[in-house]
Amino acid sequence: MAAMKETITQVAIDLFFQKGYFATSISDIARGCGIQKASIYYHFASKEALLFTIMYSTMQDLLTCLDRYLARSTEVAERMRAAVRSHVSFHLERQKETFIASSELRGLSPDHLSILIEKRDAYERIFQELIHEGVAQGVYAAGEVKILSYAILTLCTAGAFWFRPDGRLSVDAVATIYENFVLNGLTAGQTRWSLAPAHLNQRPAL
Amino acid sequence: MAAMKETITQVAIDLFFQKGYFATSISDIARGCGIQKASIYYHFASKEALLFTIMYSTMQDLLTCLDRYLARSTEVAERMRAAVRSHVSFHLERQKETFIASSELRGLSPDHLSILIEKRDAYERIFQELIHEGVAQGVYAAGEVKILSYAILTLCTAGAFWFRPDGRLSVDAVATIYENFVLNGLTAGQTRWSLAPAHLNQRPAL
DNA sequence: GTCTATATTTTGATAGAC
DNA sequence: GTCTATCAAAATATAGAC
Repeated sequence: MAAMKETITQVAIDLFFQKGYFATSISDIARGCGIQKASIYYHFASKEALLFTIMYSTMQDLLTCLDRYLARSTEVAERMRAAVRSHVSFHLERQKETFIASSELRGLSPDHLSILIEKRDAYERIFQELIHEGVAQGVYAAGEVKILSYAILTLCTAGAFWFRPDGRLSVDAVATIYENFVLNGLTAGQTRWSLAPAHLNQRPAL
Repeated sequence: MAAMKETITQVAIDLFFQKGYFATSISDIARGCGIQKASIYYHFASKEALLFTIMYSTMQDLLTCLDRYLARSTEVAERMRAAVRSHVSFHLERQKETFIASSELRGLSPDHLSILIEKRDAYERIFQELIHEGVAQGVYAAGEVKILSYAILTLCTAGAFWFRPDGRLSVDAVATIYENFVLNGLTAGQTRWSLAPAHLNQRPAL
């Protein structure tokens, strides 16, 4: 890819993350690149096209990342763990892009939006199938598969909202905490202990 | 409060939720109210003041709601359960406002922003103290208190992003699922079972 | 590929009549 | 309290020189 096109993309990612898509102007981006705003239009047809490019390639990479993690195992609990780790670590490592991808959908044109939604749904379906499989095998308690998948995904996605790359905790440390939080939440199921069937009530006495 | 001021607020909430703060113009809001845009400025000093009013009163109500829920119990596990339920149900019941409050902070002036941040931190601290207390009493496994509090709060906050009031599940149903997901995640702690101390490893055989 | 210059719209906000 | 009229600034995007 041409050097300037890449520069524009990176500057846009920084600004969209910092100020938001609508609050960022083409002038802002041009200033960040050290060029005139008209020059942006040589590389991108519109501001919206620039946003779409960023969001689409992020989504693409997210799917590729998940596929790689999942290829490592065939056992459902391990696959779920791998899926969660893939999701969390990708969101923390590429915080700016994933933040944009999950918060600026309203900036897209209808056509571009539906392309993204389609990809996002395919991604979510992988998690939902993992939960379903786990429930079928008795690894997880039965429950609202979609709600749980949203819970898992939004929980981890939200990591991109507060995570500080220069903070006390590494990506790996946070990923591990989340991984276990999610896996425990899933395994224990969603019944309140005191109301659950007896065989689910054997909690370790702490 | 004067009727029109309330109308403007409600229309603004609808539009900010639907299109976002920056993508919504004063003209849009005026059109929704059936008045001229200049009339908005009789009720609010600026567009930003309107945003702040919405966010501040939402935050205020959120704190009041939590206080009421917490007043019901003194036992730490019950208090945490109540806190999660308060947080989730408030976010689902007042979806639009909480969505705005958690996604449009960048629209505020520095002064207004710091007021909101202060309130948000106070709110988060209540959860962190509950976790801390639970850990001290041995109810929860020791862990990263702040990370866990963020996990709990952002998980539930994210509910406001996908929840459909006219959907299959009621606020109560979702609140219960989340409540148990979070409580289990906390109780089980954040150590991987296979690596955890033996007394934490007695999982119910499913 | 990047520039200068500009067209066109729209924005948030104000002034002053009623 | 709401209106009409208007300001000044900023937005996205285009045309055409170099």
